[in-house]
Amino acid sequence: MSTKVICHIDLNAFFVRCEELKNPLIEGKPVAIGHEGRGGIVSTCSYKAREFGVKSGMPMFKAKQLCQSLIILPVDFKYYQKKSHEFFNYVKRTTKLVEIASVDECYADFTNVIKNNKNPHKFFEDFQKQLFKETKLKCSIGIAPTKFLAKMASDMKKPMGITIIHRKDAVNILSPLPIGDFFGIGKKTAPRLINAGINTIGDLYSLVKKDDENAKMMLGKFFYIISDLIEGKSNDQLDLEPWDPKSIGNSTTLIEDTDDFRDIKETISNLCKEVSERCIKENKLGNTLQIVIKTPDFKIKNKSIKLDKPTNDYKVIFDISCKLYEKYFLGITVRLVGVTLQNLIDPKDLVIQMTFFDYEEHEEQSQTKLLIEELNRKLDKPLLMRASEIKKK
DNA sequence: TCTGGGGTCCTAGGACCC
DNA sequence: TCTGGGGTCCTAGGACCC
Repeated sequence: MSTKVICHIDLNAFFVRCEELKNPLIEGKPVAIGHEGRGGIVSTCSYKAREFGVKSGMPMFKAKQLCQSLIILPVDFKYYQKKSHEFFNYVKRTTKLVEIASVDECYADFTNVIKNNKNPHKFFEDFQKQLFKETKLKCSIGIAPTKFLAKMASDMKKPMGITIIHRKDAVNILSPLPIGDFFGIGKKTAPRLINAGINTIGDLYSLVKKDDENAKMMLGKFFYIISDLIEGKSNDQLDLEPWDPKSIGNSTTLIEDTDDFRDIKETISNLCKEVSERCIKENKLGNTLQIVIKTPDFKIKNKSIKLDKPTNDYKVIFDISCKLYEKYFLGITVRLVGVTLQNLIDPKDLVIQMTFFDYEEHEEQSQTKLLIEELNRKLDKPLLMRASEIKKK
């Protein structure tokens, strides 16, 4: 088995760090990034804030309760994006083999870079220091033969940590960790596993080795890759392609819960504008339109429909969104609404099959009309009995 | 004053076609 | 008359991640 040197590089408290660069006076203080209005949550917080028990994902009002002196700042995504680019550009100067995982983390293949290096630990220390010198950003680095182990490693020491996991040590290093630390096991599955007496990664590992039926049931397909993940035999191939979105959506929590369709329609219109603009910017057409609602009891419902012709046109998106909403959600009190275009394709990949109608009617207006008519037919389809079914009866 | 918004992937059931 | 499966597409829901 070949052994690569895969790094997971994670920026520490990235949003907070960016804000510190804008305003050094807040350095070392309890800071939370996020908005304060209805439904506001902590997006990221400083290490000082964490000492008070503040965590990301926590409602902002709760964070304020925990820490009276908490400094709350709104998200400035544009600036974070700029710093993010600086970070990726820095990494790419050392190796071209970089997979961007999110705004503040990436995987990098350092196999060739590190090949003849006598002191890898020193190398990564210098790498960290130089990043800080050039961008003022702090990072933790996990180094391992696979992406999964590298990711687990970078989480083990923060901030400014360097953690190396060799394949031969992987099982021993991961085994004592709580099951919730397993990348891919989240806040739903972890409690279920703990309930079944599976408290650590080691507990899970031994059950996998015993081919435990109960664990198999709880984990589905995931069960079958767990031992490879833990043993360092999983994926070590980085995806070097630039981000290619498969869906683009926009959703918002309303100022207050409502069942008034006039208000909701207004919101849907704004969401559709945003979705359309972003699809146009990304040069994507969507094949499927989904609308989603969240009710006051936090239940999420969605309805989607496949379009006959991929689109990113605001008018089409808006008309179909309203139709779907009226058909399925009218009268329901909602907390949140969202619109997403899915199954995105590149216009140049679209084989244009010119129908007679398209050929005849060039105006955008007519195309929209055609789509709406098509949609109406589709929405009514479940009500019609198909010929074959009638025959059966 | 309870719990965001951006995504990806997996699962499962029904429709439909052969 | 009685009773098939396999394969694919569409849709809804849910878990997970940052």
